[in-house]
Amino acid sequence: MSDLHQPVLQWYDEHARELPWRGPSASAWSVMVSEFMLQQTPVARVLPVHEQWLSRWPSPADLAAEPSGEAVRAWGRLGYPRRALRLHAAATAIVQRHGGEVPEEYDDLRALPGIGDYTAAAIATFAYGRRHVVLDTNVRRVFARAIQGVQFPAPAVTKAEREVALAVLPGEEDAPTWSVAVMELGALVCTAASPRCADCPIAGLCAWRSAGHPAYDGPPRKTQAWAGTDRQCRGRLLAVLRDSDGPVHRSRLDAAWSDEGQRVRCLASLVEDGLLVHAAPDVYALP
DNA sequence: AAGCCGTGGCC
DNA sequence: TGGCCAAGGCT
Repeated sequence: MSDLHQPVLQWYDEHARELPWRGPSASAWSVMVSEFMLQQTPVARVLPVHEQWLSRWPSPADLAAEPSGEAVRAWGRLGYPRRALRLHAAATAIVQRHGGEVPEEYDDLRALPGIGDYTAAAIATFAYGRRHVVLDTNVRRVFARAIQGVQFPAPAVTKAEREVALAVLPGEEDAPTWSVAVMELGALVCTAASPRCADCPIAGLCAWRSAGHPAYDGPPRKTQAWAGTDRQCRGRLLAVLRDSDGPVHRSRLDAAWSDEGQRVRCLASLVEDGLLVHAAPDVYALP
């Protein structure tokens, strides 16, 4: 197992991208903001927004001091805007419970809104050098192939995956670099659709490659519908608010989505989620 | 625990 | 062209 360490670490040393939330100068808050934004959103789209956020809100207290609607607006088109709400709520909790400092303990991080197993491990590891199993989609795919010998991991994280990841996790000294290196390998080389095995530092050790790249034979992987869904409708409605300076009249929202029943339902769900407020009769605004 | 939650680029 | 995919979390 530890045969993997040296080649992966060396490959990372030579090929790692320089990203603003990596390196010794990045604050824990910068790491935390990046992890929220990177949940299901590619690096290239996160970069400019992350820079704006850190410039405008250099600490959790700076963000917590503003209305949550400012976070939603500044989230722009990153998608899944509830993440902006949760990040704002997490910043508020950090001010209230942790003196304004991003907590260092996994359990404290895990208790914050919007932080699940992956993000708690990532912040503890990358911001504080702690030793935790970091299992994101990239790491899961690399281990599925290199160690388990299958093309794709199971739909949900399994106990066996956690055990494998823990078994190959190096000591605290190398744990953070190891995790970010495996993630980077998955992002740049061991990609989902067309892996570049010729450029892979562990191709010679890869169980999937040794087995002749057998095709995935697990349960069908779910693909998300989009056109005409509530998600598309919610996105359209929220975009109207984001692109306006202040509150908007309902007529503007009516123009954004023709199906009235769906529009009314989605408007209600946005208010329920806290992404919109009903400011006055027929007037909506960001919170 | 299976389904829901945005958005845009890519092959 | 359009399904697939991207540093998940919540219920």
